[in-house]
Amino acid sequence: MPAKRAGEGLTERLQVALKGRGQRWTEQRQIIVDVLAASDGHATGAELIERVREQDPSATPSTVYRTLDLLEELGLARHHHGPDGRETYHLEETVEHGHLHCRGCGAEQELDAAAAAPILKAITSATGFSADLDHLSLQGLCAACRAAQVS
Amino acid sequence: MPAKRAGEGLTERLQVALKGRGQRWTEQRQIIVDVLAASDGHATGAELIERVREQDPSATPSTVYRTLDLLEELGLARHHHGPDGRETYHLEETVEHGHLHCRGCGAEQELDAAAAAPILKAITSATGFSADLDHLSLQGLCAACRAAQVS
DNA sequence: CAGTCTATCGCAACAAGTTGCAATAAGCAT
DNA sequence: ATGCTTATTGCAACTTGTTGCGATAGACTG
Repeated sequence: MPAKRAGEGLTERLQVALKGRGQRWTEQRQIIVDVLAASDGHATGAELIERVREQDPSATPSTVYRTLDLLEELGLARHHHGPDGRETYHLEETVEHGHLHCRGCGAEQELDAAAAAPILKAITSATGFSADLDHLSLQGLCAACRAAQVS
Repeated sequence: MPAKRAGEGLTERLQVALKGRGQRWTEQRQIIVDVLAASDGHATGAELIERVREQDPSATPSTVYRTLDLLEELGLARHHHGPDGRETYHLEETVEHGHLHCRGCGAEQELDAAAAAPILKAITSATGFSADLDHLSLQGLCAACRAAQVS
């Protein structure tokens, strides 16, 4: 099956946004956006590079990372850091969510906006800080591991 | 002035803990613990390596990182990832705290246990997840930047 | 359509961490 | 003290990500 194309509206939005900034729409950028759209959810930088290379072997890491930075500047993509500090990217289209990494079993849970709302509210009222859900990456023990660890 | 020595109790605790695991206490480990103790608060891996090298130029990155991992296993040190994904280490002795990075002004606030308590509670009740305060690193907008951004 | 301006690309070097392996040396037993 | 076992070290290679720079090529001008 051929590579999935990013939603038409998305590509158009990009083209317009870039032109407005005197920037250019290129084949490579199309590929990178497509790959990102196809790997909805999460993908590390290395994974993205690999997949982009499948479609265009001439692509280099610098190009991919620079494009990802650009997409973030335009507010179209986001990245956050996993518990090991490595980068994970996803399209902004994807529902905003946080991440919970269990240090016991290694599982990763997603945290949707509804579940996060009270947490963000607690953060704001405790600190005056308005946290970005999308960059929220917690580490701790999930309910199951916590139960298993009861002494 | 000579390098600060880590608290005596700390060194002793380490020696005992290591012996119990069939592991060894070495000069380099002493230096690394000292450096970590001297840079209370936070230090990146690269900074630590540099400072350790001042006292022992033969030290290599692998040794430093491996020792840091060991200290974490023993529960004596912790690391977390800054907003750029780079590592930051500190001794566990330091009061447990989280971090808030403001994406507006770049400021970094600390989040002490008291301020964090309601947040952690909110996380637990929303998700069943018991988060590690020490690994909590939020990004968002601080109160000042939020006020400045009101449209 | 040709020329110009400059954003983007590819390359190569660098920075931060990580890992496998051979050599060293710590700690124990004799 | 001497030797033995094996944890630790240093080295070198590798991974992930970043940056500077010359070359390419996209988009606009006339």
